[in-house]
Amino acid sequence: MTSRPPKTADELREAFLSYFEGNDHLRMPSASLIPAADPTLLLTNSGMAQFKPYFSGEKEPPHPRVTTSQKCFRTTDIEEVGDDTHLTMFEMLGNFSFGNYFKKEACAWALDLLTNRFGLDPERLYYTVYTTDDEAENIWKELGIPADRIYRFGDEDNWWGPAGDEGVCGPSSEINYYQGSLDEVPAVDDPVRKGVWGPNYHDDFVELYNLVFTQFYRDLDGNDTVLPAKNIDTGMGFERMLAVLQGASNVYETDAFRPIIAHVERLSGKEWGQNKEIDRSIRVVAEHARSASFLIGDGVIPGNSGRGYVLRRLIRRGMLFGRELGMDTPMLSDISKTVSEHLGHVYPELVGNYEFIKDVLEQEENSFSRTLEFGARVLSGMVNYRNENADAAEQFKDGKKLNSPTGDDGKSVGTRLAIAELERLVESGDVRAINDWQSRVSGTEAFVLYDTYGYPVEVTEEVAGEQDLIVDRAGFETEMETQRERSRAAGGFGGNAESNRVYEMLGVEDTPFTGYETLVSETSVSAIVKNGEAVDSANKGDEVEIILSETPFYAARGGQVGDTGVISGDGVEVTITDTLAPYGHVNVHHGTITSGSLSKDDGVTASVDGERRERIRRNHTATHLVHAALREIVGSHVRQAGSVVDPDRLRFDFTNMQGLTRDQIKAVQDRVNEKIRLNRYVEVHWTTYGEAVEEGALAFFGDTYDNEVRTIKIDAPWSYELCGGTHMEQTGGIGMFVITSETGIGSGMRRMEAITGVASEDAIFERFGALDEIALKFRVPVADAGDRVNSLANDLSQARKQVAQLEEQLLQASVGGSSSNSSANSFDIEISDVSIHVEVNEIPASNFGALRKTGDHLKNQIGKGVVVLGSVIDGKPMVVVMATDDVVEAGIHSGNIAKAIASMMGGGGGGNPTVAQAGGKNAEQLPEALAASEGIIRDSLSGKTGN
RNA sequence: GGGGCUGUAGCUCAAUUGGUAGAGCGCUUCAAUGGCAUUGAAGAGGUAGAGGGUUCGAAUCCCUCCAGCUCCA
Repeated sequence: MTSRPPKTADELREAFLSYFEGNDHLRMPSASLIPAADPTLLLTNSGMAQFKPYFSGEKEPPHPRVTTSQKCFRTTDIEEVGDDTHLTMFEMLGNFSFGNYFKKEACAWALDLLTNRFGLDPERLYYTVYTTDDEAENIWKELGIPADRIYRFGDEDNWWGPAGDEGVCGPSSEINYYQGSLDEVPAVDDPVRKGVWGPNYHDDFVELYNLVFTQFYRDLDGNDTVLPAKNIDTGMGFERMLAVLQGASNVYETDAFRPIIAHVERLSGKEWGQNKEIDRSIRVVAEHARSASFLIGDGVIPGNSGRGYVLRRLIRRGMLFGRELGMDTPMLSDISKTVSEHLGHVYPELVGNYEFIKDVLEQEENSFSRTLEFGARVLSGMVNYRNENADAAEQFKDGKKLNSPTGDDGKSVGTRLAIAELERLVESGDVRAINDWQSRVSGTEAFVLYDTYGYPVEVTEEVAGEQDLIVDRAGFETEMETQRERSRAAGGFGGNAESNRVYEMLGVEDTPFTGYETLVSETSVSAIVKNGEAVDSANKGDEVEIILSETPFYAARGGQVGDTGVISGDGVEVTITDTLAPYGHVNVHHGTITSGSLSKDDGVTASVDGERRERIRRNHTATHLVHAALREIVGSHVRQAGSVVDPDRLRFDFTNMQGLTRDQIKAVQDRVNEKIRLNRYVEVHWTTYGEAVEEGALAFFGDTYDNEVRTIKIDAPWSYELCGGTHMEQTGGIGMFVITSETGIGSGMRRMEAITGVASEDAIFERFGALDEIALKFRVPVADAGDRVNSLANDLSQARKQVAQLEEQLLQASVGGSSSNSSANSFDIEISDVSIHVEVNEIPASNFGALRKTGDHLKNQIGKGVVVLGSVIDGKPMVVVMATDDVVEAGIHSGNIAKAIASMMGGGGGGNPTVAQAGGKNAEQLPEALAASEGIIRDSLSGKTGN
């Protein structure tokens, strides 16, 4: 064992962990950045996050003393990244005690580690304790720390927890490192030590090691009671410590970052350390590439909510700073290689999922490039309109309508936005703003660019600046703030507390579940809830929620739907339609009393619908096989993102960038069926969460797990998952497994649906039947049915075309010039030496297209004049009016004629001067309306020529 | 969870704002010419994301749902 102080990142990590290992701590691996079993937490943000259940006593820890190096993520600091201290992703070294050692040991080891092992100068260490924590201060003094090195702080700095309204909490003591010159340390009695110089006051101090003494439990009323088992929770910022050990001024100068920085330098051609602005950009690119790689390595995919959104912001911010360095091609994906090589030996997921990390980054970078491109076009639309229409404001004021383009291309969108903005300004009458319009992109415009099209305001400023336009940044921020308030008002996480209040008030305990072993239980009624209120009894016809003292009914959880069945007793029967667990592990049976009445404490028999349960079991076990097969065939980055298991089918959502190929789908189906044929035992075990995960069991993030977890193994380690659901005893019972669909449900998310057992047997029988029926109908072998259907469809569409053509020909012939076989009315109207020929006719067209085409034909035939054709189509009168160009010049307006004709049929009509149409409600009125058209046309003309 | 934008041919996008859907590229066939390819002609391809409503008539107006993009929590 080396006693030389650690210098490199690897040495530091190892030195810390082995130091505590030497003091009987169990070294545990870092938990995923996606917090398992903690839906309140977006991302793992501290070393103790994975140990919360141990601190609260909910779970039994594998060892009372534990030490870890934990990857952590803090979303609040994203915008700060690039300065000397803030990182989004960092490693946290920690030692933990679960009701074992306490303050004394924690402080002693901390001091020993920092001074003796890490070789820090004791003269540079300063200590803080909670304002009332005499115990901690005395411990430090006993360890030889002079009183003037110990500072006291309040809740803000030296008190931790509880995480929510209640929970474990306690004071902390922090060890700070003084980075200034030892010659400049003020005298012990110097007043600057009160509030100016010292830890938390002055920039020369950096917090290295935080020791939290969780010794209280705070209840909802704010009272602290001393915990029977006091805990220690510590955290040492890895990168920060490293900087101190290496005498670096900031984390980017340490070997935790240097290789990544070098990669950025290589890609951008910019040199580190030459220019402050450039350094900042290099830092951001390096930091974000690193943290994004970690997030993706743990299965996060860019999205527009939750952790996916955090990742997206990270990637986009990284790209923006990359642009500052002159890089406009995907670079984060490239840098991820260095991250993987550099940190893969500590965090193997960076190596195992490297291809996936790279793909995800590349895709997101390309996607953001497209967003930027479109945004740039919108902005150029805004700017160009200003440049090309200097007089737009004057024109609009004069009542001229500004010509806004339609179309969804970026430039048209931008032009429209610019015009809308100008109109708003003119209407508001703000003279100064109108004058500024030409040289200023408004806050609203910048906000729309950002909010709707994802174009960052910084880029807007930069691009607009090149054209000598400024951006109203204050206006932009105002818009952002109102948007934030709106979102906040709509409420964030969680929030089903109210509806669960009734169960909480009942004070019922978790319902023991007998459903793994049996489908029928003799039990008793512990509570009845009707219309959201607890009642003592309920009668026939009542819809009730029933809680039993124990139950074989599985409550919906982890994707598996709740059981249905019957609860019966002395003269009473309740049909149960669903079982839910809205509060802890209290199984609530939802149902209707079909006979008799039910009272609290009644003895009852609870019987699950066994056939349905059997179907659910098949699908659930098959779901595990699908998961394992997907990971085997598609890749280990495949992660369950949700699932539904009901009697009819199973649905499995998983992370994957591309759709599966037909071959892959076939391979998954084959693999699952193979495991079914092999008739493997489904092994069920109870163990602790930590142990199971350590052994490689897959946990579904977002679900909560208890101290004791149930594991399901099939051909382990091929399939090994944590799962509380009901399963087959052997895979053979699943029967035939058939994948029915595989579709995308969002970027990076796929959904597979499949059926098993009876459902697939039924489906196959149905498919065969349907095919047989088709084949029989066409008198061909089943194999030829597809071709036969194709050719029939072709024939049919051709025949339809022919029919349409024939109809047109017939109609055209019927209106043919001299033929007098129809109700044609052909005449000339002469008004002031103009003669206009008019053809009015009713024809038997079957659809509107035929009527129009016939009109076109007749119009061409007469060469000059007006055509009015009517027809009853689907029981309604329809009329087309068409005029040749020359008569339009003479004053004919088809639209007006159509309107007038329509008014005689109780309908409406309209169109342009050359072509118009009219429709009505009563077919009988058509001849009348057509007959009136002569007068209508005459009137319309005399009106024109009259003036 | 809340807001904004979008959904038209295989792709990129139009349509005098309510009058019955078109262009370019791509595709098929034919012809000419020839390194990769080019030119000409003809043709196929649309339940307008889905479903309701208003109207004589809806791609267009209203409502619901779905999907994509985007911002916020």
